[in-house]
Amino acid sequence: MTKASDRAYAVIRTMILSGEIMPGAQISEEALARRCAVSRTPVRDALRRLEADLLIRRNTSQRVFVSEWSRDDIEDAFDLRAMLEAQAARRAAERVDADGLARLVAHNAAMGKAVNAPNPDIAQFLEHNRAFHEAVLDAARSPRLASLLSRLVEQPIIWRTAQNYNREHLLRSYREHEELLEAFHRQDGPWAASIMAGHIRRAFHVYLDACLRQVEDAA
Amino acid sequence: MTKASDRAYAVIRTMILSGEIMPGAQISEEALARRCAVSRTPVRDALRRLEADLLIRRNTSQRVFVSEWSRDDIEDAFDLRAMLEAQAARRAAERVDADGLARLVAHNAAMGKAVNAPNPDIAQFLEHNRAFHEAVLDAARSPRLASLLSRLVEQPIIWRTAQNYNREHLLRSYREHEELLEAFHRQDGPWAASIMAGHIRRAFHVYLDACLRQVEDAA
DNA sequence: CCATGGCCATTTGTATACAATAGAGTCCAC
DNA sequence: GTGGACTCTATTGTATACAAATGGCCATGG
Repeated sequence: MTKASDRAYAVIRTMILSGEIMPGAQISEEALARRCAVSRTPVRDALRRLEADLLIRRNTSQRVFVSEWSRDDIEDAFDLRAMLEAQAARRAAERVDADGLARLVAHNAAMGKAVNAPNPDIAQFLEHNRAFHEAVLDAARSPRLASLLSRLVEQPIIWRTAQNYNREHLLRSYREHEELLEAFHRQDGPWAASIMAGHIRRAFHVYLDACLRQVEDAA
Repeated sequence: MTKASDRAYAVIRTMILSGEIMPGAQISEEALARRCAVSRTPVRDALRRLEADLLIRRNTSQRVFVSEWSRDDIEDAFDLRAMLEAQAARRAAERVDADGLARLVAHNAAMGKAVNAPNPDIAQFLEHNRAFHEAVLDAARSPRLASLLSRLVEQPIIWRTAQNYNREHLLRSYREHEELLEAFHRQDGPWAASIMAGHIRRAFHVYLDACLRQVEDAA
């Protein structure tokens, strides 16, 4: 996957998520092509994908702008994500096999290790957290669910605020995953769904707080 | 919207939904371009969109195939659709204004008229049914929900079987919509969600029956 | 008979040129 | 000064040529 259009996708996506291009700003295919050192053709390809991800929007005449996220947008996205991830957890609990369970346990153990170390390794924690949720989605065995969720998980700013999580938040995430694992072990779909819904819901509030703090910092 | 890439999108989509190209069949950009009388460039554009709609899939080397729908796939899609449309109904009940309500009432009245006529007008019924669900989605005011649902509503074969609905089914749909309107009128989100979930669920079984009948016909 | 390796046909990926269109600014008439 | 038409520029849309990669086929050797 070292193709030009994949590179373009990755570059543009990072520029948007990191805030390098401001929400609401117009971006031209030409400019992006120069920035990625490829022609417009792969850029157009990448833009179609980013449009499906809802990271960009097009006005009536197809000009491209970086999506803006209002407080309502964010709440809406978390609502949907909570619902879909809960459904993923329910399905996973009913379908997970020994192998899948083992991978989930491993990822969560790594998360625990990362956060309990004398110097917590946040990057490591986040990576295993991502992998854990991905493994849940795998165990759910629903390509459609996976496709829908991929449109909701990445939001701008989350990147910039992820580092703000304190040790207490990380520990709680870890423990909620532990509980999820127990629900999986007992193949209790409804229980798993409840835990996951709460887990995402809590993440929503942490996220909101982080946004607030960021606004304060800016002032 | 008379652009080549939009025409290509519409043509290819229709070919897939109508079954003109079989599920699992490989389709080449070149062949589609000839079929649509445009160059490969707009075809590639259209394929990206169809990929987001899950109507096509790509193998590891990016070759394009028409998606296949197993019984599990169909059930999965309806599960998700029931969940998301229920959420749309809940939000709509809590947010709908007089204008939106009026449009919903109008569409459902048209549905009632179409099915109660001496010669039921199925096409008319289906069109207003589509418009009704779209109006619910509008009233929900969640662009994300709309974006996710658009990926689930169209499945192959549904087109071909839609004509198989009998008058009883149509009447029940009409009455369920009536009940939904009452929930909207009372701004009762949970009630609206329940009705909608059941509504989609019932449609699922009608759909399955139609598929079965089709298999019998073929034999 | 099967495995393997290389060649050829098919298919997708990228660059570029040019066409079409929307937006912005300007100038003129009123 | 304001409205409107016009032009000019920025931006997207399409076609085409060529490059790269994949997959199938056949020959060759074990």
